[in-house]
Amino acid sequence: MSVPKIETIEAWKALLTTSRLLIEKVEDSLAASSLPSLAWYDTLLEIEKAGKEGIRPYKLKERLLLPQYGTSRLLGRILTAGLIEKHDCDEDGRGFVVRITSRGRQLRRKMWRVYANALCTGLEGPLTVGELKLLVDLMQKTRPA
Amino acid sequence: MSVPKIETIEAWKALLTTSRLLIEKVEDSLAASSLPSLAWYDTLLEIEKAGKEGIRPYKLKERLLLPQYGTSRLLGRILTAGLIEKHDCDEDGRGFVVRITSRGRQLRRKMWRVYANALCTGLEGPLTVGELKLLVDLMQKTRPA
DNA sequence: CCAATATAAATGCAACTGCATCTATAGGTG
DNA sequence: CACCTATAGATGCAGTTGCATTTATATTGG
Repeated sequence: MSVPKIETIEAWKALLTTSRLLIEKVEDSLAASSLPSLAWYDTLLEIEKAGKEGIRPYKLKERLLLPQYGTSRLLGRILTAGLIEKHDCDEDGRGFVVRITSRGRQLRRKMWRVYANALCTGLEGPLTVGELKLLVDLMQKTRPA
Repeated sequence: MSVPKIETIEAWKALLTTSRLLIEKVEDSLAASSLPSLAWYDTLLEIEKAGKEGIRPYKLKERLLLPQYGTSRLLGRILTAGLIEKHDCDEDGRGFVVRITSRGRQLRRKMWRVYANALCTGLEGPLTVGELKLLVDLMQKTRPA
């Protein structure tokens, strides 16, 4: 069918490799501090941002780009760890709402210190502000439906 | 410790999200044609590039950025599928060499058609050649050790 | 040559993921 | 209301991954 240009292939390889290496770097930093993974961080952050109201799992899965069952089980683990709480939902008897606990907030903050540090050395170090903006622009142009 | 600039955080989010979505898109295309995953493709390609000599698993794991046990098991599965062959290594009794079979070559080519197509719509479509080059440049600057 | 250490690869076990399905409630439509 | 379909969430099972360890061979230093 289609034959990609050499530039396309190079861009794809570069994107794949660098994003994987960066993610690994961040995950390694977290693990080195005996902290949970990026997935937990993202989840805690979204839930924290939802505030007192909490957030429904089906909303969460859209924001986190996770499959439904993945979200269900991830929330289960985070719940077991005491970082969030589940509350029955008044408007919808099928579902519920999750809220962050103070332990959750605390852990998220702790993770952020490590995470932020990794981002500084991994992204902010090698790139200028202009390049960072350029990257955002390219990524947004590329984002599929 | 360090406080990332807003641009850093945005760039990180954009990079994470877009790369995930693109990978998903490619994986979905492959799955929709009942073909194996990207990991298999990359592995087959590396092994095919190694040619008649074949390649040692420990080399492969470096190129594929996979952990040792992951490589070991992935090769096991690909072997079972008859896409590669294992040959004892003369110079090193601990290890062996893998070579692609003709079925392997055939499957890789088939996968490439689908893969290439996804790259064309996913990357080449939204970006110009100049932007693709820019992306390579940014990714290379960013690549961690 | 031997002992100590390093490297290649495999594997047992527990945790995690994907797929398909299941349960329960919600929201229509006649 | 009775029925049909759609959506929220959970879960059984098989396959995969991660971690730690094991096995086997290679390499180095005495």
